[in-house]
Amino acid sequence: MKNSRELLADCGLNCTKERMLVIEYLQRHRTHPTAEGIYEGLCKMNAGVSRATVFNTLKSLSAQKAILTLQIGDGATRYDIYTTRHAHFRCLNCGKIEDIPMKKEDVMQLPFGYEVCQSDYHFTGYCPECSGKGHSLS
Amino acid sequence: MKNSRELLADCGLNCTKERMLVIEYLQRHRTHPTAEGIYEGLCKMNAGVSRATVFNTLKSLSAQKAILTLQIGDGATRYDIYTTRHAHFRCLNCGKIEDIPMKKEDVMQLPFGYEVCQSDYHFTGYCPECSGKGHSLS
DNA sequence: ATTTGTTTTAGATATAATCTAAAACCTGTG
DNA sequence: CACAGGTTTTAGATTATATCTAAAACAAAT
Repeated sequence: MKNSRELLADCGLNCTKERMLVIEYLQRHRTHPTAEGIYEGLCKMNAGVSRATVFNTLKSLSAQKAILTLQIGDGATRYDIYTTRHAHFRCLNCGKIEDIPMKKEDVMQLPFGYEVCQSDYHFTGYCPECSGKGHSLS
Repeated sequence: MKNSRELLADCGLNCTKERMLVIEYLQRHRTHPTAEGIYEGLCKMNAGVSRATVFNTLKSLSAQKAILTLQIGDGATRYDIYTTRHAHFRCLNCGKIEDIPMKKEDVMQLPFGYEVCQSDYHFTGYCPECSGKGHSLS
């Protein structure tokens, strides 16, 4: 895994301690956290990073495609530093958002003429741990 | 196409003039509008429907799976009353969100154990009208 | 060390969505 | 049709999410 310094260099972004902290937080927490979640996590570490900086950093990294922004679920935007091809699954019972491996042939072919920059595959339902426990009956 | 009264009956929702207006707006505007967009559209018609009612109605219809909620793009949630299987494409140049037909075999198979309730396929890029005009170079 | 452009910051602002409780409405029943 | 009782609507307040601002701090090249 690329370290935060290399990642920032690859993105053409100046290396600041705040950006490094955000990247390292994402590398340690592969739970698809929200900006607020990252901010709170950093606060607990007494990192002294402001909310605006967390948003700014996520925006810069996202613009460079170094992280994915996920609009899954109802709440805030979530972020994922794992950028290779994969789908996402959100469990309606436990709320967890999981990575789902994708094969090359799972990628849908669009009609001629569309120039695709980004593909998002989102599934919602019950994960193997929560499925079959009657959650879907209610 | 089912009329608004039938649709509400199928959802087990009382038939009110406000709900009918929201449904009919969605049937006439297949542009994946936001709640705010629907509210403004209804205001222009002097429909006298409040913002809260637009949100309430969309939430009820969504809970009954009578409409799709789309978390595509950066802004607000968008709504689609066309609920049969299809993907969505958002153009980075013109902003339009288009329906993309999907074949049964385009639906990705998840690993064993996952109980899928909803699948969302979102693509972002340049639509045939905007592609090849240098927008992706900038 | 100096310079210059970039980044960070706290708080204000903007945007999206939900909550509140009173009034209005829908629908089934008589 | 009139009534009763639960449901829905409403305007405005509130919450949640994200961005803006301009001054201060910082990074990186010299």
